[in-house]
Amino acid sequence: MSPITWQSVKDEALRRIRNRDWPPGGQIPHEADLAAELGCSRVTVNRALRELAEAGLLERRRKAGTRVPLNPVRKATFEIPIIRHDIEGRGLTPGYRLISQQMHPAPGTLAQRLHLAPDTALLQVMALHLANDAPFCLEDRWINPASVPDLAAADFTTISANEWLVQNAPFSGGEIGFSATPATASDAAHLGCAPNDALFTVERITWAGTVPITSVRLTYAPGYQMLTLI
Amino acid sequence: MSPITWQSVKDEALRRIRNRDWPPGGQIPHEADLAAELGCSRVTVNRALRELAEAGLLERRRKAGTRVPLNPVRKATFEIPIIRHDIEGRGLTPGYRLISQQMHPAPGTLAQRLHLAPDTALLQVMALHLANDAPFCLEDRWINPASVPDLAAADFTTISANEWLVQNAPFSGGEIGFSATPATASDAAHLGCAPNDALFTVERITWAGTVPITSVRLTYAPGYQMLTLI
DNA sequence: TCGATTATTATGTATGTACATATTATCGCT
DNA sequence: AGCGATAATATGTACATACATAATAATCGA
Repeated sequence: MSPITWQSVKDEALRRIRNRDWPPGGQIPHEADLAAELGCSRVTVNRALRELAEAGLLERRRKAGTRVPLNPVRKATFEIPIIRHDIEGRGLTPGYRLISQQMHPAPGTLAQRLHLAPDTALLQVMALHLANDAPFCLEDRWINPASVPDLAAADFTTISANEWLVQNAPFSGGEIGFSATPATASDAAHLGCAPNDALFTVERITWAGTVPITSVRLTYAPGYQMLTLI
Repeated sequence: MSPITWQSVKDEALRRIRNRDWPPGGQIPHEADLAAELGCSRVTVNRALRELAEAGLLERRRKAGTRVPLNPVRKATFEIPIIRHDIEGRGLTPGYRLISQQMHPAPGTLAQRLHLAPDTALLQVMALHLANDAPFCLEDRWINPASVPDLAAADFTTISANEWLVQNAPFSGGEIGFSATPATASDAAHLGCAPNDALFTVERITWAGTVPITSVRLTYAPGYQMLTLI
């Protein structure tokens, strides 16, 4: 009966870090010693310390050992929900309205950001997400048809591009930018707010390998907050 | 010589998901079968699938097995940088100015959010972070002295509370909220922008176990974007 | 037929071992 | 002293094995 689990090792290590038994900037005992001290195998210690390193609480380098960083850069995870589920999670009733859908040559800056030839034909989809019949989020999206063979079969009057892509085009990587932007006249008209209102904005580009899938700009109605537990 | 690593198993699994060899909603072979098929041990498969599950690309339940979710909720990680490092990372020269520092009884709503008795004495610190001498971020913070014994020794004219706490009060958990807020008169005065300008705002509460450490509101000058790779 | 107990099964974790890999430290030569 | 080759070392990963755990399926009694 050995109740020593990698979780308990992780907790104990956390305690020592917070307690400064392992002072900031200092080296900590290496895995073999810790394993012997705690009475478990080195693999168990490895798993615990690896997770702490992934969270930014430790720094590990081969041969150099493990140390407590002076300025830990903590990592946190957040979820990228389907907008409809985000709305439901807030106890509201989701709604959806397609605004426009049209093939366009990619504007120059967009083509560049997507590493596509200028004027590559992309599908632009604009739609409004509603919560309890009130505007919730404006979705302005460009989709690369080359990355999604079934795109023609999608009916964006029924399902949002957001949700359809989650189901049909899993991405392997990308980038997300969060910012606050003043409402444009168009934003204001669609979201039912005043021009220049402060709007929470998410810009996201996703890739399948080296092929760009989509670039989207989500503009949320005033008052939106993105919450994350750490 | 077995070039089969958990990374390669993970990549292969990713390929099968994207390729729909493992269709959405469907069960995938269990670990033992995959291990046999790929010619590696079950532990290696376990590590690969576990990571994919942590990223939201698979769902695993004991006995029920592993399946590809119809609506994957992708997880992404972001870093919580020291503001000074955030500024430096943008190629700018950081600056710092303490605005005020004073003990206050906790306002009611704050005391409630921190699970503290009303009127508990907290230290409020307000400061401005500068980038190339221009206002960058307004830091409005409340610190629970009970959680940080050395608080009296901190000199917030020299070092920001942000940075001091990172070095002196590692947190175990908390919550972060991102939003867009219109600049108040005070925001505008400190950040050198117009009232009602759209400001990117981060609200963060951190805990050491069950003891609240700090509650902070970071208000960024117009144009700020928080970037994350996924 | 229902409900509680028991078996089955897939994932979760722990161990001992072995070897790989990235760094650092050391040695030896000039 | 300087430099390049070599040894030493801590972490990283893989494997076979064993048992734990959770959830489902099967069984059996009333």
